[in-house]
Amino acid sequence: MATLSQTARLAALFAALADPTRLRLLNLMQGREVCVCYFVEILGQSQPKISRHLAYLRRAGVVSARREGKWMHYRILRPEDTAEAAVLDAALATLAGDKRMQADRVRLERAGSAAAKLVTLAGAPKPAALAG
Amino acid sequence: MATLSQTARLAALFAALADPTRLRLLNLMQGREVCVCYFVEILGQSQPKISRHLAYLRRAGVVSARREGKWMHYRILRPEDTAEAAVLDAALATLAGDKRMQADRVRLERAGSAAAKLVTLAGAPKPAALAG
DNA sequence: CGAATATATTCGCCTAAACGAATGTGAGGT
DNA sequence: ACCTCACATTCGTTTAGGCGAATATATTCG
Repeated sequence: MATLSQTARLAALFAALADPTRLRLLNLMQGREVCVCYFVEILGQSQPKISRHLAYLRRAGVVSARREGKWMHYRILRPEDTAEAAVLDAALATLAGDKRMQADRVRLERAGSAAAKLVTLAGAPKPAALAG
Repeated sequence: MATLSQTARLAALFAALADPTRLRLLNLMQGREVCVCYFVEILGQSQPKISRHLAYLRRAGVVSARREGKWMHYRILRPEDTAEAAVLDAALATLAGDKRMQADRVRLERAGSAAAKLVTLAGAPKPAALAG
């Protein structure tokens, strides 16, 4: 795509944040990498729907994906632009204070530790914290 | 409208910010009340287009309008919700750092002080700073 | 009242994007 | 090679929103 003006890029970032499902996805990725299977489980929404919203975030440059065997892991990609990063940080901080978002993260924690116990049995990937 | 969840309200706020024209309008309203005629002059876009975007911002609760004679003055309406206010503040701060946005504000200043000199002649309203 | 000004709204068209349902793809296991 | 699992993409439909052009409304002035 042609290089966008700063204003247009900022607007595109806001557009990426302008959907409840995408906000929930981003919230779950705060400080960690998350497997698609957990998004589907925690949000309780159809896999294609989750996948399409992840694709949107990827096109917008807000997240990156990494394949690990059968699983795809998504993480937040901090914008290089300082101003855009500040906006994203503010958005994430706001999510962190929301009740429903906190509940989502708790459920991810629980699913993750359950997976940690079962990982040797079933091979389910657990959400991994990101190194600095 | 039915009461929206916090998440939905946040998404709606982001949607209001997800357009370059609306970002330019909000930027011009930082710390002041602005007459529609200046928006049209500074942005150099059609009056109906400006008016529609202002209506969108009004519906989203981001700005309020005040009539003064023939003129309408718009100002930013800080959300009551602390988290939403934080997001809006971050967005406005980011705009303040953008070159094009700074240029827009300079042009508003100039148009405003020109109006101040002509106000007794032509009655043009000048952008007014907001009291605390 | 009628004209002019400032702003808002409507109309018709077009594109982006959301959804469920269906289908495609890539990696592992047997 | 085939099957299955984990995701991704496509299809068809619906809705929101952007635009220019035209029109409506409100206010002031003469």
